[in-house]
Parts: sequence; structure tokens; C-alpha cells
Amino acid sequence: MIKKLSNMNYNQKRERCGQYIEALEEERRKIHVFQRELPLCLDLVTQAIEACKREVPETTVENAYGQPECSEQTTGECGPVLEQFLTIKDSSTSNEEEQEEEDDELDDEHGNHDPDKDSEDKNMKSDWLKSVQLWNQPDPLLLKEERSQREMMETVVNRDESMRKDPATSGGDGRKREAEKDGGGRKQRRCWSSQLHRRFLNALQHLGGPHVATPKQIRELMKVDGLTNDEVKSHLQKYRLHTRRPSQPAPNSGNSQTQHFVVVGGLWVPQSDYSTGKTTGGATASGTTTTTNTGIYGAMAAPPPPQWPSHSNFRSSIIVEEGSGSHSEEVVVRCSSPAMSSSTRNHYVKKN
DNA sequence: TATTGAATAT
DNA sequence: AATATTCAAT
Repeated sequence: MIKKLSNMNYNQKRERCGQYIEALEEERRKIHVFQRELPLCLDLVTQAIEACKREVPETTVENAYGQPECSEQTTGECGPVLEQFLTIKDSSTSNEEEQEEEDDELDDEHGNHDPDKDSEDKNMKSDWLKSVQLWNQPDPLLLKEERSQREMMETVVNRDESMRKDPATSGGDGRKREAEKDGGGRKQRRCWSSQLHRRFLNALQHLGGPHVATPKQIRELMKVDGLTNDEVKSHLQKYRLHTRRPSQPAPNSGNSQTQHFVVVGGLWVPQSDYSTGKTTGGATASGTTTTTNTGIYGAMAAPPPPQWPSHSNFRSSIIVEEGSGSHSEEVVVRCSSPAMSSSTRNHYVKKN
């Protein structure tokens, strides 16, 4: 009896998986059109499909008892991905959402099981862990090993929640108390972790570039609570500064401008950052990629492009569209971002 | 007043 | 260099 039941159950689930795969494949077909704009998307969907296929077809017999779950308690890697996509599927086809999820997801993945990375990446990892709360919470002494697992899981599940939770509220002493205590003291510095910065960039992207994005908008898009307008403003200011045309401060000697950039929503971003280098299929936007590339965020540690220190978060340079093609092999991808169209301050399109 | 960008200050 | 704060303009 029970046997039968569970069997049924399994078959059902299996069927569901099949349907799911179909759905995914359809989705992939759709996305495929935007291969250039959403290479990561494509990649992820592809991966998901593959993962599903891997899990479903084979394990017919053994799994009858083992782990009938296809989408629930899946083993490690597949789980999160599936859930992610399920969510996406549920929330219908909102491109922006998708994109956002994408990025986060991507980061997670890289931060977790990318094999080839060392010193730099260890930093990344711990950083990633620390920035589960995005703020600099004073607990660098905990062992990463144990925590990593636990927190990773937690984070994957309700990553967003934990993020927008107020640090002061959740046990840690935030900047608040000190600030309150000492009325005249300065605010505690906000540390822009790469995660935070990523969200920043993301928002920027959605808003159509640093020139059109406004601090408030950015803050709202980032959905990181506790984050202040002023903080964003400051960060934005710095970003803009560093993002200007590298003219004087770049004593870049014979640096061959071989950096490949991608314009996405008005954002110039090193191709490596955008396509994460881990492209499957032809997703690589025009295969110029120097495969050695590594980005700050994901699994890459590329040499600082034009003038940025490698430890810096800002790796993109905004360059207003101009034909003066001094950059040899730039790839221009235009991504119709919602904010691009609706913005009173679109003056950034001004050429030269 | 609220928001913003630039200039300063730390 | 990276944030915070101040200031003037909108």
C-alpha cells in the first residue's frame, strides 16, 4: 500500500518535473532571442534544465524509496536553482525581476562552488558570508566552515529577508546605538561590501545608468533597509567620479586597451563582470573574452582594467556613447531598461 | 521641505 | 581611498 502510494507520488513528481523541464525549455527559447542581453539568464536556464534532466530520468527504480523529491529536498546544487526558477515561474515573466534574481543567484553560485580560485577568492567567500547582512558586523572570528553551510542555506532561502533586516534589530549592534549615544558624533561608516555594491550596480542598471539614476531611486531599488539616501548619494558620487573618462589619473603606460566592455543599460561594465565568464553555449557576447578573466564578484580576478585598484568595487567605467573608437574591441550591447525611457534627466545621451 | 550634486571634512 | 557632512540650488 504505502509502497504504491509513494510510487504514485514519485511518478507524479516525476511528471511534474517533466512539465517543468518543458516549461524551462520554452523559457529558454524565449530568452534565446536575447542571448546577448541576458547571457546569464540563458546560461542559468540551460543549467537548470540539464540539472533536472540529470536527476529525473535515471533514478527511476532506486529512487522509489530513496528520495522521491524532485523539487523539494533536492541535493545541494539543484535545489536552490530549481526553487529560484520556480519562483520566477510563479511570478510570471517579469524580466526585471528575473534579471535581478539572476544576478544574485549567479553570485551565489560562484561564491559557492566554483573550483578554481584561491587567495582572492577566499576573501571573496568570507566577504560574501559577512555580507549576508551587507553591513560590517563585527564577527570576523567565527569559523567560516561551519557557518558557511548553515548560513548559506539560510541565505539561499530567505536571502532577501535577512538582507533587508535591520542589523541593529537582529542582535548586532548597529551604528545606531553609537550614533544615538553620541549625538554629535559622525555616523558610523557604511562599508560597501561587494554584495551591496552589486545591488547598487544592479539598481543603477535598472535605472539607466549613473547619470540618470538618483540616489533615492537607487536606494529604493536596492531594497536594503537601513541604507540611507545619503549613503547612496555618497557612493554614487564616488562612483561617478571614478567612472568618468579615465583621462589624467591614468598614467596607464602601454596598457593596451584590450579590456572588453559591455554596455548594459547605460552601464559600462567589463565584459567579464557581465557575462561572468562562465558562459555556456554561445552566450558569450562575441567571443572576445580572454578566458583568464575573472571578475571581482564572481569567480574572477581580472587585473584591474583601466585605473582601478584591484580591490576596488568599481570596475566599470562610464563612457558616454561616442564613436571615437579608441577602445579596440568593445562590444556594445544595448539593453532596453525600463528607466531608460522614462526619465526626465536623460541628458546623459548627449554625445561628447 | 525634500532631493540632489558638488565641495569639503574626516 | 572611502565615507560622511556641509552647502547651494532646484
